Amino acid sequence: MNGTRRPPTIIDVADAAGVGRSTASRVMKGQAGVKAATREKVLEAAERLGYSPNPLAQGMLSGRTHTIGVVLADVENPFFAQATRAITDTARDNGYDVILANTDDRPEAEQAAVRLMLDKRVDGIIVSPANSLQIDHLQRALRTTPVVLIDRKAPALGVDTVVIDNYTAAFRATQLLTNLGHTRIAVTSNARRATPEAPFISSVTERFDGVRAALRAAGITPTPELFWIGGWNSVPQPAAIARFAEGDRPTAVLSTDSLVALSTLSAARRAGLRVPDDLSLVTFDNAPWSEAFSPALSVVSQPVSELGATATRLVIERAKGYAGPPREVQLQSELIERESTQRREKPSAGPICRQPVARPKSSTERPDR
Amino acid sequence: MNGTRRPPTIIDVADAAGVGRSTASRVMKGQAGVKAATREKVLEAAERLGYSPNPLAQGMLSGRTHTIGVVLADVENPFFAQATRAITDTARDNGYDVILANTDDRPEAEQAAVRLMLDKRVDGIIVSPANSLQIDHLQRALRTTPVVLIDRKAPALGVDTVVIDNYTAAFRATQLLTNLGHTRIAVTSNARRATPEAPFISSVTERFDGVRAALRAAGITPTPELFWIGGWNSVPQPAAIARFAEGDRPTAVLSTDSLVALSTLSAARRAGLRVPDDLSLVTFDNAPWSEAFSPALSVVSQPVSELGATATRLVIERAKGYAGPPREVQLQSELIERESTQRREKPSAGPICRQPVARPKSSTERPDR
DNA sequence: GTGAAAGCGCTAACAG
DNA sequence: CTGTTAGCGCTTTCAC
Repeated sequence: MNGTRRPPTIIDVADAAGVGRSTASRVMKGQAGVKAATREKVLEAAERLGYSPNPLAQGMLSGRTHTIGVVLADVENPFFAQATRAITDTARDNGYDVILANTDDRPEAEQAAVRLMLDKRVDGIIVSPANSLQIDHLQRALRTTPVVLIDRKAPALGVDTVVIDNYTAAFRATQLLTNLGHTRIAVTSNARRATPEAPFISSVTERFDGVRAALRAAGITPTPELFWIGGWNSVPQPAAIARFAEGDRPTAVLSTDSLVALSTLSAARRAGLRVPDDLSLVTFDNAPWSEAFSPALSVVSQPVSELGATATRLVIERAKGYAGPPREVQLQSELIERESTQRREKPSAGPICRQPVARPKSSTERPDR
Repeated sequence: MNGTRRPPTIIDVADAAGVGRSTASRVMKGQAGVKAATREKVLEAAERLGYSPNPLAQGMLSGRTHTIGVVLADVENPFFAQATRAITDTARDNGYDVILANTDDRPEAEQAAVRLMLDKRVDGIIVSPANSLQIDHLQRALRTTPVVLIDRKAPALGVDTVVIDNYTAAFRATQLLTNLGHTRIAVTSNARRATPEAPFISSVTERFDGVRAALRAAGITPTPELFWIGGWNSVPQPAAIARFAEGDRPTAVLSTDSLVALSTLSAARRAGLRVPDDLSLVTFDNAPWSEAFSPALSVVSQPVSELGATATRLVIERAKGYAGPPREVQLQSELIERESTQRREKPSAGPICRQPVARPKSSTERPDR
C-alpha cells in the first residue's frame, strides 16, 4: 500500500542495537574483530528490522554492482534463449544479477546497449558481437569493464571468448551430405552479408568456410549462389525460395540455425518438395522440436548451456580481478544424424514442383547489406 | 587495458567548464534557467571528457533506478522467451533496463528472486507467479515497489494483471475437438498439481476449467484421470504415456503449452500413434515451429508480445507514480485450426500400439506435489 | 573492540 | 542565473 515506506538503513540497525554504524557494518559484512555479544545484538536488530543492505550505496563506494550485462542478438532464438537461461542461472548462483538487451544484430543497437550497461556500472559484459570488425564500442568498454564474447569471435579485441569450432562443425555436417552423394548443396542463413564471401557474424563466416572446404574436399566447386542469405528472420528470400523449383536445384541444405531451418522447411514444402526424399536438411542447433519433427532433424548440437555458463564464469573471474591473458574456450559440438538427411536418390533430379515459380530478376537478389 | 581508469564525474565536468557542480548538474539534466553560453561550455566539457552520469549516485538520491525486475518461469519456453523479448524492448524504449530471473515455477526461487530485486531497488517488478495463493512475498514487495502480473492472476493481491481469457480459450479449443466427434479427450500439462482439480498456476487452472466446461457442454463427463500432469519439462510421465496404448485411450489431446505439446507428440509417436489420424492435438501457444510441423499444429495463439509490452507499460506507469485501482487487461487469443486436429474416424478405436506397454501401478501416479 | 568522520557522485535546497 | 552546502547509505581509515 504505502509506496513511500523507506526500508531500514544500517544506521537504523546500529541505533536499534546501540552500537556505532561502523560496528554494524562490520557485522553485516561478516568481518572478524567484533565481540560475539555485540555481533549478536546487531544481528538481532537487523533481523527484527528486516534490514538488507542497499546495493546502490555499496556500489557507489566499491564501484562494483554485482551485475553483469548480457547483450545478445535475440532471446527469441532458441539458441540464445537457452544461453540466456544458463547465464542468468550461473550468475545468480554466484551472487550476480543479469541485465539483458537484444540487438537483432544491429550494430547501433549493440553499441547503445553496451553504453547503457557501462553507465549502469555493470561488473562485466557478455556479448555476441554482430560484427567481428566493428568493435570500437567494445574496445572502449574494455577500458572500464571486462568483456567476454559468446558464440562469436573478435580476435582483434583480445578478450575471453567461448565458442564451438564452427569451421569443423560445418565441415562435418557438409561431409555428412556429400557422403550421402549430394553435390548440389545449399546453405541458408539470415546473417547479413559483409562481402560476397563472408557475413558479418564470425561464427557464420566460419561455417561458410567449413562448408566450402568440405565441398572442395569432395571434389565439388562451391558456387556463391548456393549461399543464401536473408534479412533478419525472413529467410529464405523469394529468390532463394524460387530456386528450390529449378532444374539444377540443390538436393541438400545446411541451415545456420534452427529458426532458419524452419523457414527453409516451409519454403521447401511450399515448393512441393518432401524432406528428406527430395531434399536433405541438416541444421545448426538442436532445438527442442528437432527430434519431434517428422522427419526428425539431423543437427549440429551445440552445448549451449555450457557455452553460457562458461562465459558467465569467465566474466565473473575477470570482474573479481583476474588479469591473465585472453582465453579462448572451444567447446565440443556434436553431429546428430536423424531422419532429415538421406542418400540422394535420383542422379538427375528435375523440377518436381507442382506449380513452377518464375525465377525473379537478379535485381531482386541484392546482397542485403 | 587499464581496468582502473575512473570515469569522469560531474565535478570533473564542472571544473573543466569552470562552473559550479550544480550548474553542471542542471545542464546535464536539461533543466531551464541556465544561460545559453554557460550551457554550451558545460556541454562541451562533458562531451570532451566523455562524461555520463553515474546512475548509482542518481539512484541513491532519487531512490529510482530505471530498472525493472522480470521474474518468469523459464525463458527457454518460447512463450516466455517472446514475452521477455517484448519486455526488454519496451522497457528499453522507455529508458528502463531489465533484470531477469528464472524460477522454474519454484516458489522459493521466486521469493529469492523478488527479494534480490527489491534489494537492488528496482522501480517495478513483472512476475508470472508460480502460485496464485502463496503471495506473501509479492504482498511484501508491494509495500515498496509496483508489481504487475503476466500470464497468471492472483486476485487477492490486487495488482495490475495482463492475461488472455484462458477459460474461454480452453473452452473453444476443446469445443473444436468435441465438434470433430471426439469424446475421449486428454489434457497434458507440466504444471504441478495443487489439488486433484487444480494446478498451482492460475492460467493452467483456468484452462482446465474451460476444458471441463466444454466437455460438459458436449454431454461428456470430465474424468480426472484424463488430466495428465507432469513434472517440470518431463511430460508426459510414464503412466500417462502408457495410457496412449490402452483400449480406452483418448482420441484427442489438448496441451497447455508448446513444449508440453512436443513431449506429447513424442510420446504418441513412441506409442505408435499417428497425428492426426489416430490422435488429434491442439495446443496453447503458437510456437515458431507449429506451422512448419507436419502435420501443422492447431493452436491457441496468444498475443505474447503484446502481453509483454502491455505489462511493461503498466509497470512503468506505476513506477512513475500512477496510483489508480488495479487494472486487469485481457488480450484476445486466437484459435488457429491447422492439420493436427481431425474428425474422429473410428468409433471404437482399439489399441494399435505395436508393442503394448504394461499399465503401471497406480502408485506411480502420485499427484506430484 | 569500537566509534567518529570522511567521502563515493549526485542533486535539492538555499543563498547570493 | 549561479555557487555553496548538505546529505542519500554505506564503508573505510583512523583514532580512542
